[in-house]
Amino acid sequence: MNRLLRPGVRERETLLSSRLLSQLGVESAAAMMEIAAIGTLPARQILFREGEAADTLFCVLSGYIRVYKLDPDGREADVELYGPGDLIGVSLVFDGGRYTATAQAAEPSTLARFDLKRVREIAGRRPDLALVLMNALSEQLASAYSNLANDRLHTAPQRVARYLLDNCAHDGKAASFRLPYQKSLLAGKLGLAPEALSRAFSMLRGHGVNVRGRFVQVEDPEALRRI
Amino acid sequence: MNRLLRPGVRERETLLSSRLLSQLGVESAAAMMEIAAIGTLPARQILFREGEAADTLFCVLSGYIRVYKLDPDGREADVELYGPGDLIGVSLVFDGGRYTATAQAAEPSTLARFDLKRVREIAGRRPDLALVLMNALSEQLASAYSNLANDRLHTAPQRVARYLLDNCAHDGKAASFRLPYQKSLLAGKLGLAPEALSRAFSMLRGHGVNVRGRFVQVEDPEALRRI
DNA sequence: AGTCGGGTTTGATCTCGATCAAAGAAGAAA
DNA sequence: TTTCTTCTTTGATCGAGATCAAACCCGACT
Repeated sequence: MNRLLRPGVRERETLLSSRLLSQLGVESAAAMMEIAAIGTLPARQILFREGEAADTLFCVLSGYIRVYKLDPDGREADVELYGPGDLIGVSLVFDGGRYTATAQAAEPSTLARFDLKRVREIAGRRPDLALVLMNALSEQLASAYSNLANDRLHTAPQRVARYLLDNCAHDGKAASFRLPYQKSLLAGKLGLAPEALSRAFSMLRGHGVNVRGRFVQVEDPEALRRI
Repeated sequence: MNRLLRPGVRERETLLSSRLLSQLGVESAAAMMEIAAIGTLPARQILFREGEAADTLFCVLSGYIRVYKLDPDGREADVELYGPGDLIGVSLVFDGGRYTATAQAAEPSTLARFDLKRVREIAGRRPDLALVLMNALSEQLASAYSNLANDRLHTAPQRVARYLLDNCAHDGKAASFRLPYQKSLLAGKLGLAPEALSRAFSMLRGHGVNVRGRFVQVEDPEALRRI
């Protein structure tokens, strides 16, 4: 973590409007703001490693953080990709112990850090914080289950199609949007090698999907759904 | 759910010693016991389906419950396998809404059921219950992440080897144990077709693993670890 | 504009595991 | 025990995606 500061005016605003603080009562939000530190990370910087003692809860303010597990010979499997507003390490608030995966900035990012001990303490006193944390955790579990089922049931083009639908979802009509990050990152998130993602895109071309750089057009969402 | 009763003496005992109630203070445990109902399920019975309104939290007392997702053409992907002591639906306590997957008894089972509204209410008053729920949720998330990474990084024999090591773990020495459920169930849990599990076992035979029915002997855990 | 370096695409190959089909084993029930 | 059903194993085939290698593209920088 390069810089590590008490939040400035800009950061306070971002943080206050984040999913974490915006759902809290004023007092709890203030208590959390009190213990927040802001840090920036250059791309590729490691935030924490699997097995390290866990002492910090993170909230992504900008950028993307890739969380992955390693296997003995160094291959990596992405387990979750956290973007602005997401909390990293919620499961450690009460589970304690150690980080169960490694986190790395996928691009230059800014995060808020909260000391876990103090978060525990505040959550003990303030049910609204405990509630927000449980909600975040629940969402993450649902997301993990989806990913797991998605991996096991769907082919690469199907997974990509679902991703596109989930991320433009303009009810029925044609839509277009910009991928929020590199394709290789998306590939990891979907559990694919970059080559496989590329091939999936090129096969979807025949089904009304146009890709140019990060720009994606979906001509017929209905057709995609049936892939 | 066939029978649906206030807990009898036997069930009260099981429930009190379950991971859920045993970690609670006496008063919280009593409050939960107060709202508990016990039910038995025959094998294959559906407990709830993906998309249904969620109104119940379950605690497995005996047997195994398979939780899976369906794809459009009816194929199933297991997402978690819950056994005695496990809680099903924790993420719904506060997340509310609907079940995000389908649950089915993998064998004749008995469960405790708790009305979600009442659980919410008690958890609001009693931090120790909220804590236990968060713990359960955290564990489930960690487990889901492991499964996801496991799927993406390891081959079938490797996954089976890990399962065996995790489930006999007698530090270093040879060990043997009984699979707690059918092989086809294990296959699903590991994200494999039953045939693939069978082949994995027969390849592990060359590495000191003997399987006869549900009985498994591991001659050399160290060798397994290196598969 | 040229050059450099990364991400991305394309091609060729190969391995793993799904799937279909059928034989074999093991429980449960009569 | 015998029968019947369900689970498991084995065999053969097939396709999806990983991997390795090389070409390509594009933005950043000089």
